[in-house]
Amino acid sequence: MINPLISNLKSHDTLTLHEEKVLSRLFTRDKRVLVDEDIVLQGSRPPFSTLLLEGISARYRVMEDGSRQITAINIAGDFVDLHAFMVKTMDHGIVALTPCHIAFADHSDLKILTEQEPHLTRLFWLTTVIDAAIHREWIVAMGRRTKKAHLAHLVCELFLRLQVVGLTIGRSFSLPLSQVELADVLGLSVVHLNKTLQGLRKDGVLTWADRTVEIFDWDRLLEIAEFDATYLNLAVEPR
Amino acid sequence: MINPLISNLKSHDTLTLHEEKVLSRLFTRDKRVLVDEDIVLQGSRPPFSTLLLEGISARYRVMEDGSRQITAINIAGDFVDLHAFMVKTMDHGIVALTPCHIAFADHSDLKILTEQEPHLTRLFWLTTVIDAAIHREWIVAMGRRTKKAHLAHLVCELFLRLQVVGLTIGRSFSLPLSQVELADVLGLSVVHLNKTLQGLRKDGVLTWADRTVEIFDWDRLLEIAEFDATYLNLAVEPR
DNA sequence: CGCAGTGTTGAAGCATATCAACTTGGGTGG
DNA sequence: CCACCCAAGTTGATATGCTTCAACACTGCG
Repeated sequence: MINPLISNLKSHDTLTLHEEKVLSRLFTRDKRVLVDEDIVLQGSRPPFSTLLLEGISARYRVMEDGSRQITAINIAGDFVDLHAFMVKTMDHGIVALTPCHIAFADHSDLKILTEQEPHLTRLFWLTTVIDAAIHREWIVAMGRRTKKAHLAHLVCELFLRLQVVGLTIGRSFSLPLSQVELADVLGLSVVHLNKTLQGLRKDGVLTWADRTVEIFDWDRLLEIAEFDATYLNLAVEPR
Repeated sequence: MINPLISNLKSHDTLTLHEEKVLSRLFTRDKRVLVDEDIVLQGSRPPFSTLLLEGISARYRVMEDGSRQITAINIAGDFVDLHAFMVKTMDHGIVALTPCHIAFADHSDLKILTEQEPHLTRLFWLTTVIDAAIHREWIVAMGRRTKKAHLAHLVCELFLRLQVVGLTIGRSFSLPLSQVELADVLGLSVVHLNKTLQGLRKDGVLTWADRTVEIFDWDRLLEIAEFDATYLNLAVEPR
């Protein structure tokens, strides 16, 4: 069941069989949620954390004027609110952007894990630290990249992250988000997002139709995005 | 020497005397750095992590066109590159924005700590998770707040964080950054940052002169910023 | 004294938001 | 089964926000 988590962790370090067993025992319940359903409510204090087994979810914040900003995109294998184990109360909500299959790990069990499995603890810690690195990359993109470069950067990032969990086919991957949702990721209006997308299409580097992104010119995409993958920490090394 | 770190951690949870002792033994060397000197170089793989004892530093990224984006501001008590313990290679540089006094903890000692001190490990983990929460708040500010609200939000955040380590006096605090640096935080041009600042001054909510911010109308500032402090996790509770 | 860094101002141009209208496709109820 | 409707994507026009460029004032410092 928790294979995507294991793929995710194995992209950073090796796991012992014992550790894989501990992981599989950690998730006691699972659940399916519908599109647009909240996985975690802003302000709540859940006594468990949520692993995304299948689907795409987003961490988001709604402003007083009703506008929304998405601060993270989660894919299969992401421990979407592991940080709630430390932080207790959720400062953001998490919503299912597609139908999702999720599993839960109780914070009490996670606490025991931190006392008995230091290596797994460090790997869990690592995943939250990589989340932070992705946040920083988004800050850079929002502050100092053109909108076209920002969008290109997002596509690069999603491609590599999806590749780790085996969700890419050649140079394409499924991205079943609406343009409204993408605009909420980039902090743009829908109208402008649409025109930015058309810019990339006209350049011939990618298409995005039928909820599927196809990359025609990966090198050019990297160049437009000024993309450097080190922040994703895809090297396997002892942690 | 490491008092600001202890103040910082104690704003989230209680520490035992033993833990305080472990902490003070963790930092074996210290150093002073000059303004504009790099504390950590982008791309480096330091075998230690750095605690900021005094001064202000910033995590930053320089783009190909020479523009710069600051992704985090560190103050006394911040473990500025603790995440490098997990992540190994630095995806950003860290620069001293004022003269800084720093101390070092070897990653080998941190590894031992994760095997022997699960509670301290969770607290260290917590500080990196709060860093991520701050990053998310910045993403929201960049994407969906007006520039005036963004600046106001930053002032609120810095005030509360500085208060924890005793660096505020009444409703004012020292902020010895240039407008160029502030612009690199907000992802703005200097010219527009200047005008945004004047907007807040004209509203009578704050002044910023002689490298010191003075807040006249805290409630109004909160309102302009749409500020909610939960992401800073300033409540003391068991972690 | 002159020079460099910092803050400030105004003008012109580009980027992005907002508003409004139209298209398309799939799903649904009459 | 068809007509309709609604969500999603697209387009153009206008308004606003932000950048860039250029100039100038002020300060501390060699």
